[in-house]
Amino acid sequence: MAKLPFSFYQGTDVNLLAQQLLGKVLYTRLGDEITAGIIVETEAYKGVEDRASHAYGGRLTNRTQTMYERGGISYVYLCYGIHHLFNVVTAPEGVPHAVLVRGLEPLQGLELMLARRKMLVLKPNLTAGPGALAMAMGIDRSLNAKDLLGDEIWLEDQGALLSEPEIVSCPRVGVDYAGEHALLPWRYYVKGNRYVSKPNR
DNA sequence: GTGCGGATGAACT
DNA sequence: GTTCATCCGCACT
Repeated sequence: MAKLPFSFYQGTDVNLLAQQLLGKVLYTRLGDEITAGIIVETEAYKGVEDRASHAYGGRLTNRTQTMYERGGISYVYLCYGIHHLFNVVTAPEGVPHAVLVRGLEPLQGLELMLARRKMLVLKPNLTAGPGALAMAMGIDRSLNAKDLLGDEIWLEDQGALLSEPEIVSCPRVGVDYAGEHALLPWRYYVKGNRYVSKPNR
């Protein structure tokens, strides 16, 4: 096991963190059920100054509280009343930066993922897209604010798992309401990977 | 207490 | 391309 160290999550350059998370491995262990996937798509949300962020303008509520805690924990919330979205909280306590994980390449526990998604055969949409991958990994709000160095949900560096991990950046998805901030190229993904949601943007 | 809308995905035409 | 499922969080009264 080579879990990402506490220090990895303390940087304040959330865009750099978002790129560095590509190729890392996300694990969940729920009871005896272990699943894992390689991160291939992320988006950076830059705290108080980012209109697309829940913490824009310093907003502090029961939900956004998690983002203000020190880096190295999870931030999981419900979107559209249906989908759970998983984020990695970064930066020191008081700085609400987070990275949304939008795409995973399955690595371990494929049968479990298929069962959780009620799918019979492997298709890229098993884990392409933030709501889809959360369901496949068994992530819901009970995994909010968990220590990412714990044994329920964590990240590892297993070296170069992707061939030619060319990184592409482009505007973020679904944040049109954020005005000019919607145009910032703060989405990052591995070029050509099948588990990237909406590849042509 | 009430009302509105969302960092989506799937199933349609 | 369009529609809809489905419900919590947030702002406001």
